[in-house]
Amino acid sequence: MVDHQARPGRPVTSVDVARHLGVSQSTVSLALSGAPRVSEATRQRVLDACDELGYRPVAAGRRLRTGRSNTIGLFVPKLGYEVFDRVLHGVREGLAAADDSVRWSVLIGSTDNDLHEQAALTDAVQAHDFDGLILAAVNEPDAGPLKRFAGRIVAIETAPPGVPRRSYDLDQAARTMLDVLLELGHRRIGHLSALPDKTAFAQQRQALVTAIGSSGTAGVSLLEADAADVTLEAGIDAIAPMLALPEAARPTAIVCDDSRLAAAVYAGAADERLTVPTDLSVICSHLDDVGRGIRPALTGLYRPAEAVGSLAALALVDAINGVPIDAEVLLPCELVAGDSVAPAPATTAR
Amino acid sequence: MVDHQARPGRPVTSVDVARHLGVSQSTVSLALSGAPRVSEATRQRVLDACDELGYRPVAAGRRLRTGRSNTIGLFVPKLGYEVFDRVLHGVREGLAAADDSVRWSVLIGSTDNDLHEQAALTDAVQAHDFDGLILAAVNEPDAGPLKRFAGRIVAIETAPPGVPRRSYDLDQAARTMLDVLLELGHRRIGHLSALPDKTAFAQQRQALVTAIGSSGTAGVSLLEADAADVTLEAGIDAIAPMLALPEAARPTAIVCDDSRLAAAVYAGAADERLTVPTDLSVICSHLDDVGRGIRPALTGLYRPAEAVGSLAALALVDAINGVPIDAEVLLPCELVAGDSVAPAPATTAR
DNA sequence: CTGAAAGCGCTTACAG
DNA sequence: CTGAAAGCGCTTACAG
Repeated sequence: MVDHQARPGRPVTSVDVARHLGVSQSTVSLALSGAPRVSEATRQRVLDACDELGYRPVAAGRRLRTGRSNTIGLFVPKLGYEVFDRVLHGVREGLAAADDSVRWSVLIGSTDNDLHEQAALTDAVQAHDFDGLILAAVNEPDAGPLKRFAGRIVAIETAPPGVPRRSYDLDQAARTMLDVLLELGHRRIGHLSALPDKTAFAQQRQALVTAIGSSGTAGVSLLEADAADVTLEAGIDAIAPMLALPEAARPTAIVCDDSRLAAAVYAGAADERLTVPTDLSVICSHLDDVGRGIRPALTGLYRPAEAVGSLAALALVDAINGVPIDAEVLLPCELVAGDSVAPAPATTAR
Repeated sequence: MVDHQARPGRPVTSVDVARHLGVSQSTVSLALSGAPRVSEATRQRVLDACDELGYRPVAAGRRLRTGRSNTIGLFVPKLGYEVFDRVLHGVREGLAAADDSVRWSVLIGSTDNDLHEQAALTDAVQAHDFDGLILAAVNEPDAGPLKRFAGRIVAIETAPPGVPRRSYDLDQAARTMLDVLLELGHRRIGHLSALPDKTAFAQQRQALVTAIGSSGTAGVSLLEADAADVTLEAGIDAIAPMLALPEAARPTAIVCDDSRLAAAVYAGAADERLTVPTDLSVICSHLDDVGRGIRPALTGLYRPAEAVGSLAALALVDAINGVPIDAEVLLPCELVAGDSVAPAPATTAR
């Protein structure tokens, strides 16, 4: 008797529910919002009728009226990285903890890390009325499509000018890795990064250079290699020439900016019959599930992704509510000791 | 002079643009939609004014009027898996290829693979008026919140009853893996899976049992182990007891339902001083970046995720447009030969 | 070629 | 405690 499968053309609306019960449409709306003015009996009848008719509020109606969607957008350059899942968990926690009485939901947009990055972001932002945006490692978004979000954006990792930021302390990460290597006697250090035009990677490169400059240790040389993509395959291609260098020129340790790149160094080392860590130390600035899967256990830094996500969410809710927020908060990364670093071969040889 | 930072309370609307130009609001709207009735000169003035004032259409307005958001939701149980990134790419391709003249955008929802799965899905679906939904490996969604999407859902991997499905042929995958192992003389086979209550994994378990039953080879024994989560750590915990069995009872080969679990078997084998593949063969039903990173190179099946995503998107667009679609299409997985399988030790020993 | 107007489904003052 | 009405910003017939 009741049509559960409302045809797409005409959804069940609050007017349908009202008519079904012989009450006014406003009563239905107020009952659902839990307003105190409607009697408990009426509220119950309304809830039952909604159930029976399969009523679901059309979000666009509320959005248009209130100007709020109670949804925030989390934009990432690519799905498939553990770190973004951890960020999302943090964001959810932050949203739940926000003293704000709204039940937020999060929708994710992937900018796809390619030429269409801008288009993907723009489309998704256009198509949906987010109350605010969190950009995680999204490369330098052009202000255009984001203009309407001025004051309602928080960025993680890279931030466009003027956008508040909650991120990892990459300088501390670089110093930590360098200290480990210098302590073990490494002086010829390789650096395998990727996507040189991406700000997120450019930052790490800069951090390592800075760390070397301010280390106070002389005679440290840095060899750079950039993978065309953040994949095992591209990493192997990029690191192979460096590992094929004669022993006297070859780095004794490689700093990797992604776990996939560390796996690539392991594979490349095996190809050259080099043993990790005795012939070659490997350290990674960004440990994740890929890095945890390889053996010997990878030494590296673990990002406080949940905490950063949570801080970003709390800041965003404040920003949305007009509460002033700090421009930048950086959280330190934790060193996880594995078995992928050892004293530099030259040092032990003498 | 122009206020680019529209305060959140009051966005720039088409009325503002119209007023600015001294034209009607409908002219602005029609100019933007590219209707032929507005003159080229007027259209240009409108576009310039929109730029100048920073006008961005409020999506809720259009949605309310047209009933369409031109957005589809892709729901996944968890971020951080390469396969979902590949599915997303396929979905985008399919959407672009749909003969449909609408510029679709995709927003992703993560159901978070936990107790709140349902809540997360519901929230996101409620908060946004998607025109349709693709559910990728989302566990048995209760029909409740999804009712309004009847006829506008396509599922990947697991599908609730009555929901059309585009997926991987897991039976073919199980048969292929089993054939490889039987051919090499393996008869005691272990199976490392995870999350036994998740349909996506239950399917793979069933497929393997079926494949053994119909293989025509007698004397095949199957030992099951289930990890509490799809992580290296949980995998090691789950497989350790099996690998600690006396040699006569220990499986000579392990089938893994995820690359993280295969990495766990590698780690567990190393703990027991077992060499892969001479002492223990490992094969994986789902190769991804984690699996590609470990050595010896993992033998396993590669899912046609892009193709499945694309089929799902095309089917969904048809469904949205009222075109009838097939209930189920399954695509075969490709066997990728690595170095992780070898003849069963017992066979070579005699 | 352009304008005035209706209406999508909500929330929320405003009357009773 | 409840109803009638306005209005959020769009798109799209309907007039001119």
